[in-house]
Amino acid sequence: MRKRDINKEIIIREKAIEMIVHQGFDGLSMHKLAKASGVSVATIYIYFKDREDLIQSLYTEETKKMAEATLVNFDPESHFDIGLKVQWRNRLKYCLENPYSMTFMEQVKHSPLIDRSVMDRRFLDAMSKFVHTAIERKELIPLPVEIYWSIAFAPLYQLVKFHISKTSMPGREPFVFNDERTDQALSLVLKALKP
Amino acid sequence: MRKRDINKEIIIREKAIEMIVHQGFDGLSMHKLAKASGVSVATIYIYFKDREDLIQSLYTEETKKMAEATLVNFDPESHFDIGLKVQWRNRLKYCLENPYSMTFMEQVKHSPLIDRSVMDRRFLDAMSKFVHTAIERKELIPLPVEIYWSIAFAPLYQLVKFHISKTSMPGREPFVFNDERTDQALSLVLKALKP
DNA sequence: TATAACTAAACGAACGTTCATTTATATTTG
DNA sequence: CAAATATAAATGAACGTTCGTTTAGTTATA
Repeated sequence: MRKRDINKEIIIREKAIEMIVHQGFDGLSMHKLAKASGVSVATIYIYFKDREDLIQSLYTEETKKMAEATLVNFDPESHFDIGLKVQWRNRLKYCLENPYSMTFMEQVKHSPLIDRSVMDRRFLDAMSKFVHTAIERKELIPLPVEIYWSIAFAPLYQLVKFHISKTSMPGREPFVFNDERTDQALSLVLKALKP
Repeated sequence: MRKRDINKEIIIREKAIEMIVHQGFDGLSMHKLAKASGVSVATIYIYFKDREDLIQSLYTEETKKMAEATLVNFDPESHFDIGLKVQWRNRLKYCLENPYSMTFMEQVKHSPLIDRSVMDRRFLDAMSKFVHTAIERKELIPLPVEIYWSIAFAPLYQLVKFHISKTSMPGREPFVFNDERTDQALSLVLKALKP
């Protein structure tokens, strides 16, 4: 029995994400993907049931990678200020080191027909515990979780998008991340969320 | 000489946006769009140069509509608290009354190959003046515009997405907007941005 | 030698776009 | 006023291409 060449799957995944990032879902065709990956079209169907399964699988895997990166050095029991800072640092690091992954996921999140409900249990539990502990300790004001999330993280992702797109606001030079700006934004968020 | 039936263009635009919202850019084909609009394929090419021009035109028009809606009753000279509240109210109103338009624009914004630099001059000028006046009057702390934007509006749009998608955070009942929640979120944003 | 990995070629369907023709109507003509 | 004319709107059929997927056959290795 012949062994699978796992490099094949890896390169297919990479090229697929590249194609989607550069040309959108429109631009991802199985023929073009096969050619770009140096592989026969039929080979793709060994690793993925069909085109939809391919995209879904990409999303699931990238989501998992990001969730893992987000939890590095994160202690749900830590003080709210510290925990949120670690979260910001981890998410920022992942996004800047994996801009294709980030851009791909953003595209999926804003397009229909893909199941976005896949979420790592460990990740959700850690997040939930962190927030509830912080509220109990009065380090965070009590809030509906969506409002908390929208203020704690939406600004960060917006800034990442500014940074990655390099377009910034029209007519200005691009926004680039640095420690000072990150700290400034984070401190404003903390100001909003703390009692 | 025969007159154009402007209803045709309107219905083509509507159906195109519907198709993109429900089936993504993948799902928008000229044949299907023609059928859905009750029109011949060739007719679409009277109103739009090609598929790309169609999508670009949709985006330009929807952007313009939203910019106009955003400026209703907005006075760039007003106090920062008031101005931001009007902005929130206007954007929220537009998004909730035109969820297709909003969802379509979010999809375009997160997909490549479309020129997103089209922006209404009047809109940009009003925004710019509003921010600078507020900083001068010390009603708003001095900030890079991207950081200001990310904190002032990213949370609002994230909440709109929660509301529209009805998926909310996994495993919970959907987030629904009401005046109390809007005011709560806005007051946190103001807390972050005010000196 | 058995078996799964892998491939090239082929399938019908659907794609974006064009073209030759018909239809409707504003304008000109009688 | 009605008939003729001009012209752009509108069409259905057709174009060649590319699409997602399958199939029949080959290759590598446990």
